[in-house]
Amino acid sequence: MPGTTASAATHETRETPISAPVILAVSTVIFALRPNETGPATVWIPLVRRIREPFEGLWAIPGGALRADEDLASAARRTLEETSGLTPRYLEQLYAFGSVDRAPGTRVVSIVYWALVRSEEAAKATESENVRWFSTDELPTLAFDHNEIVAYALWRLRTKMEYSRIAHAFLGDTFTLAQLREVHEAVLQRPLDPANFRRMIEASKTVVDTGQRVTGTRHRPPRLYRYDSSIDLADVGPLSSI
Amino acid sequence: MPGTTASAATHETRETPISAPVILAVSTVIFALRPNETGPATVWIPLVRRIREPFEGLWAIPGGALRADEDLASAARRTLEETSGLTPRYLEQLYAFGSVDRAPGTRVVSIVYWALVRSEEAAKATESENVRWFSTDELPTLAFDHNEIVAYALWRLRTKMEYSRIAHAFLGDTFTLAQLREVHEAVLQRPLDPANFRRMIEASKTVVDTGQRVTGTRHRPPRLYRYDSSIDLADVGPLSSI
DNA sequence: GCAAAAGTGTTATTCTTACACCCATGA
DNA sequence: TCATGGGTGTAAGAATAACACTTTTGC
Repeated sequence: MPGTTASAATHETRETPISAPVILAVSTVIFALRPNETGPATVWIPLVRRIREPFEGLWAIPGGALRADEDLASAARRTLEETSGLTPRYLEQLYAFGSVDRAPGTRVVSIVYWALVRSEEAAKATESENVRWFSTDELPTLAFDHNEIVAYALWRLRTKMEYSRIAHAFLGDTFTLAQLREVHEAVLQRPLDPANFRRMIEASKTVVDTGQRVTGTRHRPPRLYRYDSSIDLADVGPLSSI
Repeated sequence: MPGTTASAATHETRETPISAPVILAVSTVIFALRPNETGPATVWIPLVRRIREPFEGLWAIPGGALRADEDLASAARRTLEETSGLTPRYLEQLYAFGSVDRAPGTRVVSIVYWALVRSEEAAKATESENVRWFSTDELPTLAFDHNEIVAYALWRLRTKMEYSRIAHAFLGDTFTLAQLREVHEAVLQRPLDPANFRRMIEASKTVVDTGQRVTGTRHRPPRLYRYDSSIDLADVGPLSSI
């Protein structure tokens, strides 16, 4: 950073700046829910197969080099769109990974984002020989340090799901409370009390009743809710304005 | 990131990779407490004066270019030591700032860390014409987007202070509960009930009674505690192992 | 009517908060 | 003995969690 140069110059013998062969990349862990044939829905992520060394043939999270004229989040959105054709409903920076030895031969610093996409959109997303969806609890060995990155992203998703209201990013414009609860249950991997969940959501004031109901079920028709967009999805402090 | 290149090549016409003129820097917001002449202690940070354009003459948070052979946290520690002579008791990555227009003329992505240093150590830290400590509630206009960065770092410090046990990083090896409470009060900027604070800390099991007491006060001698290093400072999930 | 999920009510438990009050020391 | 902060006790209120029970639909 700029402040750096000045301070270093002030306090130490200035070394010839190594025109650092550091490559800056932006990658994204993309989460979607997939309804499971047996049992509840689970969390899935799309991965891309490496077609060159290092780690040729292994799967990796999608990403790409940062272009000079785009913001970090823009780069995340772009590479996300390029690989999977998806548009995220939620996107947040996860962490910058920069261990010296994380990429054999080269020095790569990856600024990683995590994203949530709608289940319905994920279902029709691009999938090919080199792009495939994986269940997060059945991941193969990934390229680089991507297993650790996914593990951390999953931890953040679960942690944030408990104190924030991001679950509806997996859903369509309107949804029932049961659907919203299924999202929480899939991410947290434990059943939630429907009664208490209802009160918890109502207390948060993040959803509004559309007045509509879902008919055709063989039980009492549930209300349809819409997310109240006047309230921020997640609390990121003063960062939201930057 | 590596995974990127493969995926991009798979799905779109490969453009000549722009050998991006993106500069990668690492900076750190360094927090210390300063006892105030009147009233309680407050949060201070060291800043360095810019000695060249852009923003020449303005104050900025310390940092420096990332070297090819050092980790991100190592770079933060190094630049921190170079500018202030300080060794942090706590260091955590804050955020990667990468807006296209944040540095006039060039494209700089800053990976920012935040650090806590002991008050006693901060007192004897290097200070000069171009390095000075500022109270966080009386900051001037800083270079680049550093005002926003400091605001975000402060938000993180306060948020983390409420659910994590990082306060003792401001203190020496042993401390009284009153000192620990003063740290919380200074950061959170509100008084805390001594009785409830005591129980909260005892319940957290993060400190152990040394058996010693402080004498010489004109009241009941308080116990001295030590931080229980067998417990992690802060919860960073699976990241601690990376 | 029956099954199934929607939705409401109620209670026990834990956590939080406020504050009264005693304790141990120096002056 | 008094002032001062160290340290303990207690009770009200809020938040959490468990679960009984009523409602509304399709079959």
